[in-house]
Amino acid sequence: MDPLSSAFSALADPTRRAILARLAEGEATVNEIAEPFDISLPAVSRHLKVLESAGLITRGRDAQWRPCKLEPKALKGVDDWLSFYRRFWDQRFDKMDAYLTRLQKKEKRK
Amino acid sequence: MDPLSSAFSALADPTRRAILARLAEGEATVNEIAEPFDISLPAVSRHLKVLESAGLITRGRDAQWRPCKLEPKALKGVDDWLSFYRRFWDQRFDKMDAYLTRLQKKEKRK
DNA sequence: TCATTAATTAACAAGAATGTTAAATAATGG
DNA sequence: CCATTATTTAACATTCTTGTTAATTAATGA
Repeated sequence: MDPLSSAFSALADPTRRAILARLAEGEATVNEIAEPFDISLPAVSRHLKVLESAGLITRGRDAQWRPCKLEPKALKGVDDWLSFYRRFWDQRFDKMDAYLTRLQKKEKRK
Repeated sequence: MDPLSSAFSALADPTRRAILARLAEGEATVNEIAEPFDISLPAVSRHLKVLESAGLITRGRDAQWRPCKLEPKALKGVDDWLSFYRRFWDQRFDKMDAYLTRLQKKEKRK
């Protein structure tokens, strides 16, 4: 699957978004991550796997623990995709658009 | 499903993202939207339904045509969710963060 | 070595997503 | 009214997702 699709797919699950929110506060082990949820540990483990294959987290090793870490690059990818559409709701980008169009026309006239 | 989840879920499909890209250029009917894809019309119709329930598009009626229109609000919702994580890749936001923390401490000292 | 703790994998079930073709509905216009 | 065009719904098959419990692997340390 392409990186963008797997990122969006991973973010579509509220549990996984909650996990990312937790990791925004700092690294955490699987058990720490699982603690607030009402699902089994294997289920959490699989959510982490999904997040990892989407590039949204990485996992290290510290004795028997597997500390998870937020990996912002994938989120940046989502943001980059989104940036194309920003002009549709953000007036500042609309103005930027108009400015660039004017500039382009000026360029053409030369 | 919560709005954010259905938006992410809708965006996870490349065909649907391509449809949004097409609609960024302007309204289009179902047949116009379907034209570049190698899937059946009913399949496209269902992609549109998914985009519509996610709030990413709206559909009107013009005789037997159903013009589809990009609806940026849902994308703005995604952007808002993302904004919390922006500090992790965007230094400008990191500095903004530090600035706000300093400001808060200053406030506390009063 | 063996008990303990941490985490993953296996095997399975249930439900959702996506595609297909065929049939149905909507709107138009001769 | 009926043919035509645009689109959706129905019925079905296939694959993906997500959860469960039970078993397995990994690392530590008495």
